Amino acid sequence: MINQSIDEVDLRILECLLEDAQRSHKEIGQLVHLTGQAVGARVRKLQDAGVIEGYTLRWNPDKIGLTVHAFLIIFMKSNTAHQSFIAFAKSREEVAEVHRVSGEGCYWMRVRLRSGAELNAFLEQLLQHANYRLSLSIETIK
Amino acid sequence: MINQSIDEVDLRILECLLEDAQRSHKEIGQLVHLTGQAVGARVRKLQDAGVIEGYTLRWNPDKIGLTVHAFLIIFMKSNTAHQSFIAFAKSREEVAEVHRVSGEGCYWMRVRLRSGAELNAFLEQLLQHANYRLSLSIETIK
DNA sequence: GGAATTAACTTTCACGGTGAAAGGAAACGG
DNA sequence: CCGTTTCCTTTCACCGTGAAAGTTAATTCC
Repeated sequence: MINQSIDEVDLRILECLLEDAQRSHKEIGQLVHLTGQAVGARVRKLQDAGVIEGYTLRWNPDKIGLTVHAFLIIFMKSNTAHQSFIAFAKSREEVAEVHRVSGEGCYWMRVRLRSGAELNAFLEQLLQHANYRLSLSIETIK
Repeated sequence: MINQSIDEVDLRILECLLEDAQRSHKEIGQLVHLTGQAVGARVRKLQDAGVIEGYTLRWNPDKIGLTVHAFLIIFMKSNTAHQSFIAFAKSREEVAEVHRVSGEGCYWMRVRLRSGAELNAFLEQLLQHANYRLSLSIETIK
């Protein structure tokens, strides 16, 4: 069992860090009634267990000019195209996220771009590997 | 112009922190040829500008039992249902992300759940507000 | 029952990252 | 040529952090 060693205190620490990963262990400790050092030990345990994979930023791509935010459902043109599509997706930094999915299409993908022109150019290249259905994000609700 | 005050050094710092937000300013400074304090000042500037919104974790929901990862395309049943759907989506902690989109459907949404049974229960409640098309993530490619 | 063991916590301590403050260099404008 | 602004470095004091050692409680074994 994977969860055997993860209790509710660990979960509260996790939630706390998800909200703000810069909170000090001491501050978190006050919420869960532990010393900062004990919190530190639990955080290390969560890292070792692979629950916490790393630390990163919540940020706003819009503010550096990445104003286009698109979701793509990908359909393969042939059974042999998977590898080339995956290689393409991994190599392009516009591609923020890719998942193999069941249901609608074969893959689901998120991209961020600077403009409609860039989107157009990107889609043209994507077409060499796969067909797609495009949704543009108009507003982030949550 | 928003970008006027953001230069390539800022972008390198941003990339650096996106990879690992725990890197010290001193360490980043060595990469961009600045002192740790100068890096700190730029990071603060990025925060004030709203580029950096906060600090959070990269983590693995799988490891705490959230094994079901689904994407949903949402279709409204009527023009008046939007508010109730948005309220529903915001209130449910299973819902990790929601966007208003153009193209296929009205909204796009990501949920994480513990099991097929939970997914079933969730979808039943969702149906009170909207129709949907479901894709399950089988594997994270990127 | 009592001794040994283990797990998880607290206390203490030294190191180093951080932000504030002050000083310096380069660019700009009258 | 001088004042101003901007961005940097240096210095310094504070505090968060992890390591180590000590404490407590629960478990196990004879």
